[in-house]
Amino acid sequence: MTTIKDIAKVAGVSITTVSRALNGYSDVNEKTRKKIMQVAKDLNYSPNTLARSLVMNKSKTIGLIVSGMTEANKKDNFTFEVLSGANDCISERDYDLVLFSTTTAKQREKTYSQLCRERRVDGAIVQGMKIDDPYLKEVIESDIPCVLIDIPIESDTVGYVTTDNVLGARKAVRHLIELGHKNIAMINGHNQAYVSIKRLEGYEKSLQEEGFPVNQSWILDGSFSEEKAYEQTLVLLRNHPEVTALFCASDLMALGAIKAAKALGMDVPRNLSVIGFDDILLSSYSTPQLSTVGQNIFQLGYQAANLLIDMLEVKTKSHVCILDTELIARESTCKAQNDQD
Amino acid sequence: MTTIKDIAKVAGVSITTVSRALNGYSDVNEKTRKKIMQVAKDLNYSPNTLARSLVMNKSKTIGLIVSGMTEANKKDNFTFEVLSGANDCISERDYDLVLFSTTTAKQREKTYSQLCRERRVDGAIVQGMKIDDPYLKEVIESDIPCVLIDIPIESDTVGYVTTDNVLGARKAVRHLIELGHKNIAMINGHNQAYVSIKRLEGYEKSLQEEGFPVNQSWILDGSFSEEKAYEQTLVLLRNHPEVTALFCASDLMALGAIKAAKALGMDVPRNLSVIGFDDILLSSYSTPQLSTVGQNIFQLGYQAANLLIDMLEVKTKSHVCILDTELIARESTCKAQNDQD
DNA sequence: TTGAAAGCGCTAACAT
DNA sequence: ATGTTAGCGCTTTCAA
Repeated sequence: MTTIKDIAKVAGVSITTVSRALNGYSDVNEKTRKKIMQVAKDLNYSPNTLARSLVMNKSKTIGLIVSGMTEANKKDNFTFEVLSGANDCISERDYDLVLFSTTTAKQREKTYSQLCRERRVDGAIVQGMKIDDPYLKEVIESDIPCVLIDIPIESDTVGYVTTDNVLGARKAVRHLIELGHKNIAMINGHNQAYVSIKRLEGYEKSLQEEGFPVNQSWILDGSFSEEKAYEQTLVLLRNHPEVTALFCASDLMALGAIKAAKALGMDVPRNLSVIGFDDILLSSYSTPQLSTVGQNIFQLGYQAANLLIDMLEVKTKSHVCILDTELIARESTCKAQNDQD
Repeated sequence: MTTIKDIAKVAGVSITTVSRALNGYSDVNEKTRKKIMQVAKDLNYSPNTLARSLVMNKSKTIGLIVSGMTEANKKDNFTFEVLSGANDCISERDYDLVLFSTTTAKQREKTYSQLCRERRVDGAIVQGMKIDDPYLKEVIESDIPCVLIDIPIESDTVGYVTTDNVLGARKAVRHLIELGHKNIAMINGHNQAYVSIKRLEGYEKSLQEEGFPVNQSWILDGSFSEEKAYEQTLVLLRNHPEVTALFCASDLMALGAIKAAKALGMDVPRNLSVIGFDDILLSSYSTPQLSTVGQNIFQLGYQAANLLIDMLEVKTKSHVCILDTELIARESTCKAQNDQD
């Protein structure tokens, strides 16, 4: 493997000059530069980033730390979208992406900062972590620049990217209200997720705004799981036949809810309007097609990377980025059937 | 950041001893080792893998080279499954995964071996490449150990992992034949993919085996695209009403084909049986649920990584791994309606 | 404009 | 069982 030493020898200059020429420094004679470039090409030279990183003390590498990659996550494609987005930005800005996937078990073996320091990543993006995750404390305590996805923690070295979940939830609920629904229930995700808390907040606010009471027995925990949502919806629909509309904190749960309604012989949307959150791929392929609040998960990843690299290169204004949502009305919601009229 | 030098100073030994102790060499006194371990812990030491890699001339890093990550690939989740599988194996075997996503444009800027050599990856997994891709030549010429996914090239340093596509296709066609179909058409992927060639081969073989003629006008190119398959199916169905069953080389194309049949007022499976290939997530959520030939894409990635690391660590027997498929009969195929009876 | 020399953190002969 | 020394490939003072 060719090194700058080899080039120096062939070109008849010192390694310093080669280094300077190759890195585009101005203080090198145009003629020698040409010569060096040519020799480098002839010798099929590739720089050794390991050596460079070692001496410069930065690796131009971003770690993407993903928690629980092997689980149900595949159904919503969330992780992959984030990864794609992050990867796009990272390669645009001439960094590399190394992937660390962790599990709760793994976190006991090796701490977050060990992970990052060993591989000498310049910074990290953290996705899929629950708010009670052991890594989270470390992230904050460590001095490694880090951007969290969907966890609102900010400090000198940590920022975050998330969607405006309160507003998103409000769009969903307002949509149902505009369709004439008054008895609107909610299937939420587990409460170790920040987004659950926010989506619930949006739900409650919207109802209060209209003077509708917030009925706690209409709010169930679907844990972001299709199956759990199925079961919970079954319970809900049996005990509360007055409910005509359902807001689910994720599309996957909405899909489960629709299955439950069907199992009870109900028609969606005629007997029950269902709206989800995310706009995953399945939503537009299911029957009926799912109405939902779309969030741009690719952008979540892209902006996370962008923010992080800004932080690394000290182009920093803010450490926070909030993305918008978009109401997508498809087939699973319709006007309330007004029996009283 | 703590280095072994710091540890040496505090522990009152030489850096060599520290290195040896930390790496579990036997020729170090148990007492000094204990001491060193303790100091390392106290100082919150993390080894610098950059430095280690530089001197050992291997990085314990695998490059995953993905082509065209931003495209339609999201719908079938193929890339993500491969990535998950590879990542699982790689972290089990104590390597790290760095992701390179390339496009045809990017390949002009930086060659495959440049990419690998710069980052000093020990080996590479290549996914999503077409058989006329410029990288492919480089992969073969380069001496960097490499495993290809779905491209059957083998040499001293390159191996491959793929599914038994001929047999898979035969399972699909045989399934249709067993249901009594005689006029079985095929929507294939583009022919820059090895898998297309193999699936076509399986299709033709199965027909010939039964003494059915292979009708070239029943074989169309859907380019692995849902939309293209939609269009092609429209053409096929209009021109060849005698066709009662359709084998698609991917589920996504099968979904497009079903849409086309519906658009022509046909019922699937009553008027047309459709079977796909892959068993993507959408297949079990669509209406009707798609019959298909399932391949284990996660395993494709996992085995690729496994094979590569075997090659790196010279535990090599073979450089090839062929995975099996599984027929999954769901709702989109049924018995042929025998008008003649 | 160029070169000599030091050093990034680590491993690995080769002594002792 | 431990230490001395050299060197991996590169960047960066400092001098010339």
